[in-house]
Amino acid sequence: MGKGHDSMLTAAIAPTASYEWMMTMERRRRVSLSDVARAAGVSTSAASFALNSRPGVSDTVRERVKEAAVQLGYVPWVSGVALRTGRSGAVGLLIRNLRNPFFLDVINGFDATCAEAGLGVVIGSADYTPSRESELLSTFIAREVDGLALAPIGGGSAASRWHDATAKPIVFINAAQHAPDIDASRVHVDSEGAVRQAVKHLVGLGHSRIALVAAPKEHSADNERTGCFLALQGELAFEARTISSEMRHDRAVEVLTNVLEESSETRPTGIITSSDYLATAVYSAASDVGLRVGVDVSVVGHDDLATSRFLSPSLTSIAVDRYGLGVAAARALIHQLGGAGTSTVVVPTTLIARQSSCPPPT
Amino acid sequence: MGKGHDSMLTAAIAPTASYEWMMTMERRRRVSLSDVARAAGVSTSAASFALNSRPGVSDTVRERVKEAAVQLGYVPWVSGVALRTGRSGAVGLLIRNLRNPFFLDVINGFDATCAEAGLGVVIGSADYTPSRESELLSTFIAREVDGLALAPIGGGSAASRWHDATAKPIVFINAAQHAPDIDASRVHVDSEGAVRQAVKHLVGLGHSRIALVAAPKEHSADNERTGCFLALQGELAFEARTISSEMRHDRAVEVLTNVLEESSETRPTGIITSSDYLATAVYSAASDVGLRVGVDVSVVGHDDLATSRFLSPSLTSIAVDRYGLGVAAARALIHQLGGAGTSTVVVPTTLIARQSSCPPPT
DNA sequence: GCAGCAAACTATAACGTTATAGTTCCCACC
DNA sequence: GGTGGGAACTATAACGTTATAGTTTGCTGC
Repeated sequence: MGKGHDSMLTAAIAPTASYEWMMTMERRRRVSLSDVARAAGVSTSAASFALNSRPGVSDTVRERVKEAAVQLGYVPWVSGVALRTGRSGAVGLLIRNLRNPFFLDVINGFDATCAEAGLGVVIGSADYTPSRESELLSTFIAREVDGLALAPIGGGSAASRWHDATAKPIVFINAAQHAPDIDASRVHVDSEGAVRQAVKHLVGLGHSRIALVAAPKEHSADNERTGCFLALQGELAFEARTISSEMRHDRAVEVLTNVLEESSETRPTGIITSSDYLATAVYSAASDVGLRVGVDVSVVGHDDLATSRFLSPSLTSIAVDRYGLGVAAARALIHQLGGAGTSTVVVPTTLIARQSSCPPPT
Repeated sequence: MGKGHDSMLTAAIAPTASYEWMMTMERRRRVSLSDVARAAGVSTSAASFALNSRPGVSDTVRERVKEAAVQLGYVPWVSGVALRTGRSGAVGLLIRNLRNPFFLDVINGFDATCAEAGLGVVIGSADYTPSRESELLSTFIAREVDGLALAPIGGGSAASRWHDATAKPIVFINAAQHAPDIDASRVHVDSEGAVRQAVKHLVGLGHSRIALVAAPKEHSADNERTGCFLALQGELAFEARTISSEMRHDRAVEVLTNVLEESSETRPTGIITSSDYLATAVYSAASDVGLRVGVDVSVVGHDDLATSRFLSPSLTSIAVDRYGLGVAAARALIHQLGGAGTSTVVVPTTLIARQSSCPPPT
């Protein structure tokens, strides 16, 4: 036990900036707790007790201090608190990438929920690069965020490093199987259900050769999806095929063009993508090789982005409550911060049938 | 002088969370600079000098300290540095809202540029609410971010409060005319050019009644756009009309439905929106009242989102280098952090003509 | 050989906060 | 009336860092 996370040294990158800030820059005097205490005529400790609703101070003094705080516009300096307590009043949100609008709503839900709880949010995008993930993790640790919501890429090293270094709460987003030895909350889309819905939909339309576009194997969420997809072959009668592609639009178009250029005997008639973003790559590739989406080839996306229904043809997609996913992740983290244990939330999906899926060409 | 920002008291909201974190929570011992110093056999000060490339320490010791730091996996604790120096190694990015994908690319460019410079980024979304903007500003100040990139809503009070409280650098994003008395860098889309391009395009197609959809007057960016739009009436022969609407899709559809229900004698034949996001509201409204976009009514969007060319009909839009905008904002901030003065960058636009704009119905 | 001095290093204080240990004061109790 | 004890408050130390002041060392120049 206790093995499996040895990459600590690689993360010894200083998170502080290296710019040569003007040393002569005027430093404004800040209004500190002792200023408040002086104004209220009590000691700093008493003021601290008063503002933090701790016992050991009379109601009169408590009121006096609070009034002085408002009067002076006092706001506790996070660095002071963090230095003393190890808590910064913020949580970290470390996501796979910021270009996919999927995460935008997740962020919104997460952010709004944290804001309600008075928690700050520090966002970092790993951009699908493990080294960047590790780097961001270091800055989160160094900034002493109180909890971490992680949509991981790569192995479980980030999660275990976090755990070892901080012993603070962690929530996995869309990584059900990730790092099973770590006691983390888990919030994720029901990807098995999603794949099942998509395949059933296509099989129901008559398709027998179905392909799933997924990112290379390091990305655990896609891993799981691929597993479910292949497993469905036993249950539903169809020929499964996986297409591996990077998440970038242009790279995906390349790969997909190759697949769609195959003869009509072998190429898939139905394509399932892991995002609407990737689905538009199928549109581009189909157009490049002279095939019509919704006629010659069917496409089922994933996420149901706001604009997907305006695509031409409109995109059949698996809808997910992204905002709710973000809210659930934040709540799980907040519960843990409050002393509760870890929890697991599975967010259900709904297939929205539109024009991009149709019976296969005969 | 020195007047005009009196809302300091409203911001006395404690930015720290109020959750009752388990006091019994184990606090991991962190590896500190003194640990490194001990390992290297020198004083803490010497270690500090060594790692910060300051004079006053021999090359041998410098090497020894750096080695020890790597060995121990030392990362400077931000709270310690911030407490001592007032610098946190992070900058704040305070944007209008996180739902509009426009800002996503801006964030990406900003984030990537800051990451390169070793700067952390703290993102906050004001969600078009002045009080939220003020609140976030307080947390940014309390967290001692080293600089602020602000896409402001409402008046200049946030900017001047930032300036008064911190005297640190600030960059305005898409707010050319905002708070002219403040010495800030300014990075913005050439909105005058954008409006001119859109109007010229529509007038060139034969339109004479053109409407501009803009947010209520508090949003300074739209303010400016509206000004340019109205001013163009002198130069180009057309009847200008402004439609005021909130930025939310459903609210916009309501307003636009009313406008499009007017008789064909009075309703605008060309509509210019301030975002592609809002343009889809025109699509919905047109569909609701039985008009066809690209036939009965022309629409010009703004931003040229990735999915806009897949809309049906494909959307004519003003393309902006959003990522570049984010990069420019980050650079301006970084330059100021390096001691340089403020700068101004105007990002040009390009009109991309597609199917949603056509000659007006006869 | 000793004053003078720079280079290399160390000791210390301070940033703002909170937890702990200590102090004062008042009141109840024997 | 002294004592025990709790409530209300204060003094102090510590979190990790860096800037300043202070100390030691070695070397140059007369």
